[in-house]
Amino acid sequence: MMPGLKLDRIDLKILAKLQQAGRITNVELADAVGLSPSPCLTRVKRLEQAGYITGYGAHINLRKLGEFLTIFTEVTLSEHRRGDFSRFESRIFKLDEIVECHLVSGGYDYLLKFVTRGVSHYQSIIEGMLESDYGIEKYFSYVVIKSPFIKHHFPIQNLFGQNLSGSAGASHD
Amino acid sequence: MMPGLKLDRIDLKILAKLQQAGRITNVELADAVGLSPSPCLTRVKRLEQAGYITGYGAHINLRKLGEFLTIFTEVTLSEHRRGDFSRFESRIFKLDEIVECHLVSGGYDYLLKFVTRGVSHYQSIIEGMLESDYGIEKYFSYVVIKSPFIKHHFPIQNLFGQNLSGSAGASHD
DNA sequence: CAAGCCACAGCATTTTATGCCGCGCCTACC
DNA sequence: GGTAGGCGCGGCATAAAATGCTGTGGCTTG
Repeated sequence: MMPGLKLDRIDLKILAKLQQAGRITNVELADAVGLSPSPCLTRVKRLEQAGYITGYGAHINLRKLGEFLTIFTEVTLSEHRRGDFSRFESRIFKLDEIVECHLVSGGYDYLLKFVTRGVSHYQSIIEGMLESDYGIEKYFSYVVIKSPFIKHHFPIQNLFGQNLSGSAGASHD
Repeated sequence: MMPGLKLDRIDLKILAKLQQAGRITNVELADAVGLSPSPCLTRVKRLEQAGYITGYGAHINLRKLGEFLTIFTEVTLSEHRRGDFSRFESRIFKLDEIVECHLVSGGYDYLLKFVTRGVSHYQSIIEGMLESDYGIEKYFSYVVIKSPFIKHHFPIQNLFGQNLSGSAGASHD
């Protein structure tokens, strides 16, 4: 089990702030959460170390880089033995155009998110997957016409129901 | 139409690097892309200004913050007039737990991504949406069992098919 | 009630950000 | 073909930030 690390109200404020302003300076962050820079930086380092913060990234406006096509694909595997899942997962992980993979309950097994240069690009990837042995029984594609919004930051605070007084123990990795 | 801004090989390297290391220092970034700090910072500012970079964020490990439930929901609207869509979009945008909204072609209208504290939390949100007049005809939920991977950074380079020699004009916002 | 521990603020040093300047290259106009 | 202008670069100087150290106050524990 991991260190566990007790998160107080300030830690959550730090996480919330960094989530929506990842490049904020430590000085500003410290001011925003009501600490001086030193202990603030210490907390950030600890949060990174403990795995609460897994990385930082810039949000790139894909549309300005050219025409891209986002597609959600439902996938059903032909076999459901132990190993079929992990084999499928590790293989599609190598495909750069598949940016998300979710195992879901419901009518199919996986929901995949593709970002491609267009339908023909997508088509060639899918064909490659079908020709090789990914174990796909059937699939269905939903082409994204537009994405009205994608929130890169959900409100951590709200998800705790305003209950930011106590501490939140951690667990499972 | 926007400035347009011509992106060269170096700009794309900057975008790629910032996408996967958003908190990198300008000195390190400059070194990574083969520039000195001054022109590198100038380029970053310009990319931000021109909207290629829309923001920065930390990636938070939700699982360590407690039990959260991710759910993908297919939604079909009961009416498809002009205005029904935008009204739906602007209303669900206000719901913190809905973190993504995609208009898709295929069997239904919208694919939504929820992040909730659990099924009952999800249930209460859905009920609220049905009671108020969101214009939902029917919906179907896919509960995420696990997410084998979510790539916060797709390879910009690859999506251009290695063709990073020339320049890429921009367009539509 | 006293001793130890923890987290904080303040300070000093190193590193980074950022504006300014001069140089070389590429272009366009003469 | 030569020259003037503009653009983008590297280097430098100054301001700001990161980061490690130290002392202090509050809280816990014996």
